[in-house]
Amino acid sequence: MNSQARARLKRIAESTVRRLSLYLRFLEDFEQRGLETISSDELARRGGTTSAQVRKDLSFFGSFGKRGLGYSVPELTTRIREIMGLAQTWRVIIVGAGKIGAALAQYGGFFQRGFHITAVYDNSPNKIGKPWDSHVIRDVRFLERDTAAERPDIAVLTVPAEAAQATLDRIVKAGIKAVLNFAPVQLQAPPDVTVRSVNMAMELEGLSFALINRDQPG
Amino acid sequence: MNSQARARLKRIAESTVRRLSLYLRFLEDFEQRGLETISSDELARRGGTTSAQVRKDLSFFGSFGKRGLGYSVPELTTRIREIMGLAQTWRVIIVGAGKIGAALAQYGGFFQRGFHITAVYDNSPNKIGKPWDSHVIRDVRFLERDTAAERPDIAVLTVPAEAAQATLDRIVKAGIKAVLNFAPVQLQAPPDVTVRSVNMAMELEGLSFALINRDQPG
DNA sequence: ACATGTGAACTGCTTCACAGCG
DNA sequence: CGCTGTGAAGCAGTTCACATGT
Repeated sequence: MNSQARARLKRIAESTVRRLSLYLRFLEDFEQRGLETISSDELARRGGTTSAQVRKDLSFFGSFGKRGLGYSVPELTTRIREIMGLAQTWRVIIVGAGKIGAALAQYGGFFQRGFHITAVYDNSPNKIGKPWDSHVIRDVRFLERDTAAERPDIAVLTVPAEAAQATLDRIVKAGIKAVLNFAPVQLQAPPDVTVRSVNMAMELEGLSFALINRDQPG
Repeated sequence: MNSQARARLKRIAESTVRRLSLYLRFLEDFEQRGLETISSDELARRGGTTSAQVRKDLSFFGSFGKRGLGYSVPELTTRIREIMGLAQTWRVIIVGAGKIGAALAQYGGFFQRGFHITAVYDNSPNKIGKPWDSHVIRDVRFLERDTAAERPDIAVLTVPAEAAQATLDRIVKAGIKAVLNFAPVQLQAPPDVTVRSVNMAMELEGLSFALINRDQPG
């Protein structure tokens, strides 16, 4: 049974997908260091999980290992890339050419693995037409027109909070099915559009909660 | 039973904590609009969850509502702030004065709610001594000395991936118990230190997975 | 002998449904 | 009567443990 067929059998948990990302990162590290095989136990140790978890995660997509031996590093790398959709290149647009967008573009080889920025938009006359990381910032008015022609796959939303929902609505209407949101608001989107949010304020609040709920000495 | 005592009874799920953050954001919005009371149903609708989930989340910390009526907006806001540890101010240091750190500081009133930046560090001679958002960038050599004196509560780690683990080790050794990591690596920390990671590459990969696993037409 | 692959058991989060109370 | 608060039921994700294959 091939991995794509298997994947469609049952909904894959988000936690599984996150761990696959993690394993992939380790595998690339191992690959670079010339390692030939790797065990579920080793992957687990690095990822802070258990070997059973690693094997279960992979089992949703097929059987990639050799009993008594482990997994071939290059093979498993390739398989996970395929599973995650990283064997192809995705066209990404950035909407909102502020500081976050800028940080993004230079973030640790961020857009290496199959993500290619095809356009950057803003609505500020001060920014439109200016160069931006080998692109020229476009007027966001042209979002719909450009999208029809260039068919980007993913939109990264880095506009101010107040504008986020309205901008998302336009992105959705234009037919883009995946959005990475950096605005600190909860967005509403139809079920066929996947929205992932990175909300730094929420992460900090999680730390705050952890700090006051640690077991005080005494 | 007061909320802090109750909270310590049982470990609170991370998902619950995330939703509390979300509810708080909605409550602040309602408060600003002058609303007096709010039902679990309304909070659920805005947060994309169910009213039972909202009530269960709150029930871990006490009973804050009035039957037949709902929750007092100002009261519930205050209670959640207390629960989350946002009634106090946390001292935050930023380690790594690159683009991400800069984006962070201006990110939608990011450091309003109880988070106060007390120092910014870098190791680059080009940056040390330069002004940075009402601070002067300090030499990271002084991290330990400063921490002993100024006792920051949270460290935001925005150094390059290669330096992240070593820098975290220093932060941990200096006695800081909460870290928000932006480097795209899996970090190892002792169990009494809470590390939350924001990994944008991983989020993008999640979108990639969602895109190739959508039910194709035909 | 050793590490995978996987049903079965378990744990814990979510949803249900209704008693309790304003 | 309406909405909360909460045991109980349901479900999903994790862990266990062992049969399986090399």
